[in-house]
Amino acid sequence: MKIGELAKRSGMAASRIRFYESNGLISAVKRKANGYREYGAEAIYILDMITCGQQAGFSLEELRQLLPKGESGWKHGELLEALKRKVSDIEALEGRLAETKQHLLRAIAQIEHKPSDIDCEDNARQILENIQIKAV
Amino acid sequence: MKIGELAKRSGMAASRIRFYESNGLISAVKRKANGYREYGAEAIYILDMITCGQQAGFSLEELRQLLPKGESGWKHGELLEALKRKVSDIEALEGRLAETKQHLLRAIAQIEHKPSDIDCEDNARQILENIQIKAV
DNA sequence: ATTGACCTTAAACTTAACTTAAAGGTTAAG
DNA sequence: CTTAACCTTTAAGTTAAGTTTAAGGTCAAT
Repeated sequence: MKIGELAKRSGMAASRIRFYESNGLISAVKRKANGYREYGAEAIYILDMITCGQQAGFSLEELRQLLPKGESGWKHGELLEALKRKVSDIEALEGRLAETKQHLLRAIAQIEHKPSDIDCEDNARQILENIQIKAV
Repeated sequence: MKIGELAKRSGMAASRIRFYESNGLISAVKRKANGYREYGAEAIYILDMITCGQQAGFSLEELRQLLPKGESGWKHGELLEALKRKVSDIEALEGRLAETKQHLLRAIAQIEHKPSDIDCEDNARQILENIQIKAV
């Protein structure tokens, strides 16, 4: 499979795949006689791992540490720890998100319960203060 | 209050406050005879609004549309709609996050239940496939 | 009157994660 | 045989959200 097909199948731009290779996220692949990159079907899994990892909040730098590079296989211990750390991160984020949502809902309620007959300017600061989402 | 004090009180770098002013997020403020910016106490609320909005997932571009600029007060309707949209965004994010977490937990379980006696290379793809977090 | 802590502006730099451009080689079709 | 659709590389551009730098004005104290 040439890079164009891998791009189509993975939903990634070819430039992005080359970018990942040049940045060490994926190992350099075999070339045909003409210099074209030739990928096997498993390449799609690696690329999917990257997008999945990104969705889970891993940066490319983090993924570079975790993805199996060339001959060296997975590092179980490290991978496991990273996954567990990421679960903690997600839990923290869930908490923050829930709080933020409550503040937004309270702000909405406040705006909806004071119809247009109030003086906007005078009450701006009050809404302002209530809309605030305290740093977590 | 000069910009340095506002910076300290708001926890923002002075450069950041100037940046917000030059980018139209906050309206230009009065100057003293020497050209120094002079802020009133309410400035802190506006800055807090910005950090709060950012925490809630608003980009500066979005905040620029929503924050009261100069004489014009708040636009209730628009603000309300934006807040509601943001709540929807948060709910969608919550769902995605929960899913991601499940996938991570499953991946962790799988790794923990196959101890080191298995052949990493042979099973890499299997783990790989199971770790995948489907795009939402 | 000079040091140090402030303030001013404009412009350049930073980081992440890519994309786009420039310049050129390869291949399949008509 | 030429044209279009691929592929290659290196380098430069993009976006967001600031920060840093350079060059200079101001102010309070010594």
